[in-house]
Amino acid sequence: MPINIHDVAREAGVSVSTASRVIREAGYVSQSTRSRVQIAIEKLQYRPNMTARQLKYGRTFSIGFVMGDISNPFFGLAVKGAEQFIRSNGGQEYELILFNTNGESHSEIKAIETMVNKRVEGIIIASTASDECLELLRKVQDEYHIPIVSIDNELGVGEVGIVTAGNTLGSYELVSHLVNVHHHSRIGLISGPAQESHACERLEGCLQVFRQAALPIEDDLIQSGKWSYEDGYQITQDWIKKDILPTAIYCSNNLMGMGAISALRENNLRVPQDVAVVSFDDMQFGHLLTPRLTHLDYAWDKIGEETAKLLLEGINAQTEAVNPVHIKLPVTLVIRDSCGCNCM
Amino acid sequence: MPINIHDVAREAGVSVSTASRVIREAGYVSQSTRSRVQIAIEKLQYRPNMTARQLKYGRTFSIGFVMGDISNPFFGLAVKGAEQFIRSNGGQEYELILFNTNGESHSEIKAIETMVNKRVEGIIIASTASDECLELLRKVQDEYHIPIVSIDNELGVGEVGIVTAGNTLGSYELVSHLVNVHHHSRIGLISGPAQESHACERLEGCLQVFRQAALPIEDDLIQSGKWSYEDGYQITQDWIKKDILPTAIYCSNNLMGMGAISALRENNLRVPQDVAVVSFDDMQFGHLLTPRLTHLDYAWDKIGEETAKLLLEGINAQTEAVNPVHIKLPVTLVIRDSCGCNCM
DNA sequence: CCATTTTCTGAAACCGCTATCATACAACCT
DNA sequence: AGGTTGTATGATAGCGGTTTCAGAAAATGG
Repeated sequence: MPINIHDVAREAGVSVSTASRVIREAGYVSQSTRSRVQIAIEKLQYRPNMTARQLKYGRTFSIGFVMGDISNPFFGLAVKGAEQFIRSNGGQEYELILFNTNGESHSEIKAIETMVNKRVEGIIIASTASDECLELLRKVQDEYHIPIVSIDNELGVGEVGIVTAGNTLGSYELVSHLVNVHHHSRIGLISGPAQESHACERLEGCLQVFRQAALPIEDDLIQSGKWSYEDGYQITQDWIKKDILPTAIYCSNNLMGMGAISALRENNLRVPQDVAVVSFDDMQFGHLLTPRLTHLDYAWDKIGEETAKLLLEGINAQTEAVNPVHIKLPVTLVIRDSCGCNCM
Repeated sequence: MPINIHDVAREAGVSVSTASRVIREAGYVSQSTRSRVQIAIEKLQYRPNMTARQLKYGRTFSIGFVMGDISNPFFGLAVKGAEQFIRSNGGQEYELILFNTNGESHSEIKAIETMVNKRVEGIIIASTASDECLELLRKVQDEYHIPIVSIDNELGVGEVGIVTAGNTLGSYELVSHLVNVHHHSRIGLISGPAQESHACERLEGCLQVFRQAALPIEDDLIQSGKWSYEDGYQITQDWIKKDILPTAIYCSNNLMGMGAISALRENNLRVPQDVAVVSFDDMQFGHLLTPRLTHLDYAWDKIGEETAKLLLEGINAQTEAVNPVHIKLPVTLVIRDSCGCNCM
């Protein structure tokens, strides 16, 4: 029903080719006809139909962004960073199509399929890294050559880029602080899912400290959660019930850290006096929490920005990249209260 | 470059029409040819090109979602609620295209124009409500008949629906609590932008309490911020500098509440002993903050869900809706510490 | 002044898919 | 046998743009 280029051409008394030329500001067109067409456009309130243009160009100018949970403000920051970069850097016309997986593999698969059908030009993904998803992503790469940038995860599916925080080093510093400054020797680790590479990297950083300090590694004190508040809560409760609660807890992300603290509180245990807690990342406005978390600071918006940057490079590159570019963003240790510093 | 329906047809030795029939699962096609085509599809890893389909159908199956700040977890929840609803209710194929305005009118205009060009089928928007934007939105309605659902704002541009929290009633209850339970008589109001209708509604609720209690209204104590942490901080600092700090502060959203509290703390003022603070909404994990905010509870994911619901109805409706459906979600007063309850 | 180049314009093919129409053959009824 | 259905298939015209090609008009040059 909307106005199309034929209507404009008719109104201006020219051919569609000419109308197209003034719309695209390309090719030869005389000043007088140009303004006639412009007047027609204004009069009819014509807007070019991007769908048609896309079909002709064979491009969609859209980018898919798949993440676990958009209501996690850090993902939000990443989206914002990516959006900002895309809009300000050449890719004026690129759009972001959003997908929430809630950490479920089948949602991710659906998202990926939809993106392929919609012919997005690139994918930014924080994958659940399930076998099915990886297989599908590899196919997307091989058959459709859609560049993929992974957040926080080394997928090994031919992705053009990976953006992570300094996972191993970061958790190393966090746990070092617990061991060397506060002299803890029984530290519980609440890690992320074992199939996600950044979860492993973080865990590895913790274990390096254990090995260097020659601390015993108790399997019961190394648990994996799915990054959620509930899992952090549950794992801590279990330790309490089994009466194997450590003197300090490392949590691989903020939500699990919150869960752990809540569980401790419910059992009238004080943080950090009774049990110290450190977490890989902080909450928004974490400085207003009690206790304030000792954590690592890293810039999620920067992560989003870098993913977008790598992706646009991947889209524009003619040659197939052989090795993915791996960008590690620096993290800095922020010492607050929950580790035992500043206490009393 | 990707495989298209012609390739499939050729591979299967049938016409494109027949191939199309089996792809769409419509019309007559014999069992034997059907399976031949299916095998071809599988072999070639064919995926229908949605862009082409969209052009033919004259539909895009996409919905634009415009908001101030995706890194605000409440907006994130709204997006999630909307997404969930869209995916689970018939609109299997609908996609969400995201736009961040950062509260800037010119970004919003760009977003709206892009959405029109992309021919989104509907728009969910938390508008800055600037004159320019409203005019443009009205045009979108009138010329392109794209249904619009507004979040938290009565735009008056022919939107098919509006979803708000119980703004007036909510702030009425909050301020009532300050006046009737804690007997404050000098209350500072940090409101939102005057052109946004829900900011006005919230302010109106506060003023109703003032009038009923016959409290004096000091103009200096009624300020507007742009919903940001910084504005809440700055307004409070100004009151302190001018030495007109009230004994209680009402903030129209969470971020401004956080800003106010930070400003008070920097000046060594205790909340709630020296100054009470209440805020329209809470932070994520607000129960772990100190002090815990007395606030109103309302379900952002529900808001997202309702907007999506109204929008899908608007998209499917043949007739032009005359009056927008206005859904007011209930809010409940959550009494915590920052008002002065539970203190000592 | 005619040949050449440059500027301007329109007809038509095409992007990948759907939908209408026409055709063909089989099956069913009197 | 002849007429209606019902089933199965293909050719083709769009959807709304862009782009190639070709031809006309204007500008340039020797």
